[in-house]
Amino acid sequence: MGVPDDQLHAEIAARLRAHGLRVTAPRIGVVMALERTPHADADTVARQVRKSLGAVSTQAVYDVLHALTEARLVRRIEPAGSPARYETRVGDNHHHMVCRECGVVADVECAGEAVPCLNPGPTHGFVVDEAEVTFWGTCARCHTSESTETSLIKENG
Amino acid sequence: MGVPDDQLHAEIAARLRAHGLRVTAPRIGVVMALERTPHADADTVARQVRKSLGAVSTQAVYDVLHALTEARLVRRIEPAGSPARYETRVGDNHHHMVCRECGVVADVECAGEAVPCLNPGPTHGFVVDEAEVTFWGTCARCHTSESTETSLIKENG
DNA sequence: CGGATAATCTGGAACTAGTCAACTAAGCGC
DNA sequence: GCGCTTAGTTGACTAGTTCCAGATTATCCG
Repeated sequence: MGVPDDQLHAEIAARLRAHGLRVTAPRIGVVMALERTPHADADTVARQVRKSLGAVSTQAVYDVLHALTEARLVRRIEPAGSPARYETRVGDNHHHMVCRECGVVADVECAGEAVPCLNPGPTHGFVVDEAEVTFWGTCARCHTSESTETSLIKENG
Repeated sequence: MGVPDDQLHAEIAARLRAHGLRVTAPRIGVVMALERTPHADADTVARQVRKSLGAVSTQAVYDVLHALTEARLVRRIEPAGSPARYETRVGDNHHHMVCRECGVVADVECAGEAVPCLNPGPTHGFVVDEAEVTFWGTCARCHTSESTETSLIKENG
């Protein structure tokens, strides 16, 4: 929020290098877009990147997102019914709340202390390495406008 | 497993009627397919239905699945990276384990007692009505063949 | 600094899951 | 059985994403 662009730029470049990735304009752009707009989908990212860099191919965006995901620099989430979304918050096990009306995604700190959800009980031989929790419901905005009815056409990101 | 086809057939017909749905061959077929193959995707369902009924349009299958989901007769799950899957187990809050390798889905009883994960903490105004938990990992089969089958290079996690 | 090398990027085509719309066929209450 | 209403058929179409082949470009290493 308060970080100037070129400082962020340098910081991201360092992050890329730290993960063994080459530093390229699209990559910086993609990460910057995600820093600014968490939970953005590929298309939103592409548009944001183009706004700051000019022409960038869709494939480049997908490719970068894929590379970043592989490198664990971004995390890919895919709530049912919406295209894949990406976020730069990695390494902590936070979860997500998704609005059924408008699809907006919000982070939730794993309320419980010791990852209570990570123990699936009898695993039928599965080796579990991650527990993903998605809370479904209605966001404040939609919940309100639902009572008031009509209007709303989603603007939140 | 032990239930003969026409008994299942009748039982499903009753279930459909109980939910105010007309009884049609494709609908019976779809539910039967899901009883036999839980967590099947639309395509798998379509193929199974066609095997027993002959020609059934893809659209019909989607339509039926949609109707059944609406009527809460089946539940739709959508693990990231795979097409939508359906199951007839509804009404209990079990969760799923998904294999990263082969995509197979297994049911998990909600191990915890009082749905520990259902409390997202500060909800930012969200009204949560469902918590969906997905455990990601490697199924027994893939886990075994991974160690045995050598080759598989990737190791970094 | 100046290649050599391999990773990236481009543009377009293709593929999969799923939707829409207009029409026909079938279920079921009378 | 009759006919209203809901289902199913067909076929074109969209969104999201991936694949392919060739042009670019960042890094490595001397």
